[in-house]
Amino acid sequence: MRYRKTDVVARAIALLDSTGVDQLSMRKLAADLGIQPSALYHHFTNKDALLAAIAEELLVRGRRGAEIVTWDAELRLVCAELRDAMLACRDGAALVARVHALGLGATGPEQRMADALSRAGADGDLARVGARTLQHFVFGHVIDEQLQQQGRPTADRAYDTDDFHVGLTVVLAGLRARLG
Amino acid sequence: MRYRKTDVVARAIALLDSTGVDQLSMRKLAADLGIQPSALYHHFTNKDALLAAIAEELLVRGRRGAEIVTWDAELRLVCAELRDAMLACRDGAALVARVHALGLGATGPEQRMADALSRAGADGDLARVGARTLQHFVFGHVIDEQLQQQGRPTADRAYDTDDFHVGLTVVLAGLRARLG
DNA sequence: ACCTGAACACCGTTCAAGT
DNA sequence: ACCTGAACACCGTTCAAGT
Repeated sequence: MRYRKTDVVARAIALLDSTGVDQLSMRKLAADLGIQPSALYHHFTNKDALLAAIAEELLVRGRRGAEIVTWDAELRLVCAELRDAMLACRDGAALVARVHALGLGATGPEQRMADALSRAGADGDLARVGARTLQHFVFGHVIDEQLQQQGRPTADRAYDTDDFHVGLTVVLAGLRARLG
Repeated sequence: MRYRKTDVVARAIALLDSTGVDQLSMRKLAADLGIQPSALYHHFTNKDALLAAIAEELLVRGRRGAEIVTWDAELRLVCAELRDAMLACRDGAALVARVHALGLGATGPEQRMADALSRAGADGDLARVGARTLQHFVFGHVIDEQLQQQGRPTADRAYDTDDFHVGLTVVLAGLRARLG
């Protein structure tokens, strides 16, 4: 059985999503694929490169198009998309945040938010800091959610979603005050 | 040489702070203390318990009293204190966020912020979600900062501080709109 | 109370070698 | 191009035993 990069990434996401695995390891992924751990280094130079590919795939899978009329509706959509994409697999938020911070990818959402703010009339500084602030809130929120449900799996998902949207509304209100 | 819990925690923080160590491990900490790894399990039931003690100590060290006049100045102070406390050692933000999410401690800052919002006239829901939103922003921001400077240590610390305060101002403006 | 010594079940990564 | 096999330098944790 021979694999391509995309197969390996897809299997890694499935493995992370399954409840049986608490953390992604090169060795467990290799075992799941039925190959030796060292074989993974033919496809990816190291684990960070694999994580970067996983993060990008999560974001691609999470994309859902929509007709957007207002800037705040667009920002809300990007943030909700980002959250859902990261919730799709265990520790997805920590994974995407890490890849983004290390400069290995996952730059799409921040870029889209900065663009939306620019179109809404924000200058370069406000567009940049606004997009970063929203993304930091989303990362912080979803990292918290996923760590919490790792601690005790009986967490209330609906409560988290509501809390997320209320918090998002607060940040958007702050941006509205700046834009006006 | 015999140790008490506080000695072990202090040495762990010093080890995390030093540039030589990329990640805290029970084995490296034991080696640094000149004892066997297994000896650490006399002081702490597991690594999470050690991390919880470290997180609490970081927050205690970061406390700085001040005369507060307005609710937003108080929230700003708590957030700045929290950030500085986490910046005091490598991966401090990820550490504190983890301890908090797992319910092992580090509950002080959120509580103080919720209290400040209550005194400002917020109802229970707004005080709770406002404190959580601020903390998620702070966690997200500082986790990002520390991962970034782990990637390339030539990061600009002054820029991060400025970006943090501008983002904080945005969130506070959103809360002001809700309180008014 | 505090620690040793040995073990168990894991990691990421490298590298020569096979097909 | 894709993989094996073996090795290196690590992890957290347990447990019987020492002082």
